Amino acid sequence: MEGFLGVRKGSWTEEEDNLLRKCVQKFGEGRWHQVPLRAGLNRCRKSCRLRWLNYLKPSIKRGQFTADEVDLIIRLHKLLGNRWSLIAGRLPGRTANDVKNYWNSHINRKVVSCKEEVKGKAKQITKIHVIRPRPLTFKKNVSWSINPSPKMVNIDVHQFGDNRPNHSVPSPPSLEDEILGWEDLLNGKEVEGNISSIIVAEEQGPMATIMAEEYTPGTKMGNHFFDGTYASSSDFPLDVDLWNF
DNA sequence: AATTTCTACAACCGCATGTCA
DNA sequence: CTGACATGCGGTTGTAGAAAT
Repeated sequence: MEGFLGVRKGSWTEEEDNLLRKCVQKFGEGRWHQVPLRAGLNRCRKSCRLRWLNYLKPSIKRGQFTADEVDLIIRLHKLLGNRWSLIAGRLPGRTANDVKNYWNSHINRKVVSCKEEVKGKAKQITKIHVIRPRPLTFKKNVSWSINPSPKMVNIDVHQFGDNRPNHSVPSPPSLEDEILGWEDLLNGKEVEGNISSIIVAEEQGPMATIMAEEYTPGTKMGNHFFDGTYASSSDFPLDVDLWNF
């Protein structure tokens, strides 16, 4: 299996793995453009990097995800959306690819089936109006976007009539706003409108809770809107107690 | 036993971002 | 400031093995 210019593609052989392992052990991680040459591999740098990061790296934990890990993934996904590398960063030994694959093949499927269940049940009980916050992304030239703290945008909850936060003019969050937002989050506070859906969903297990809240990257906390966007992993507040999220 | 369908996961691809000359 | 290059990320595809028919 050889691609353009004779670069090998497809599954890695034991021999290739050994060459790559030895190369990284000798020269260290990084400088991936030099790895194929140094290791004597007929692979592209991307392929080498991916193989190391997702498979060969000694710190990688293999095997089934534990219940705790799954729970954490669900919570982090609720908070961050499809930011797999950030999520994986909170799960020692797990790679972004692992988490993404697990999400797509396990959790996402359950979510979809649960969603249908909840839909059916909701019809019998009462119509639930779920407010769906939307993720916000701001242009790089918005001055306060360089602030390394989580981005919060004040939202007038009364303007949620059309289910869309009015955020046409993003304003920089004050420190107090940010603190309040996180406190709300940690205290499990939800704005009215979401509460009913959560109560109904709670009766159907944690997965249903997730379902009722809808999987959107944006999460509203109190009267704050958290857009789930961080510039890098270092922007993610590590001291957040996700277990209370 | 043979074939088809499903599942899990490895790998690829394209794009965004960062770095440096 | 800008362009070239390296790196990293997320979405998607490919494929081997398991399960179902």
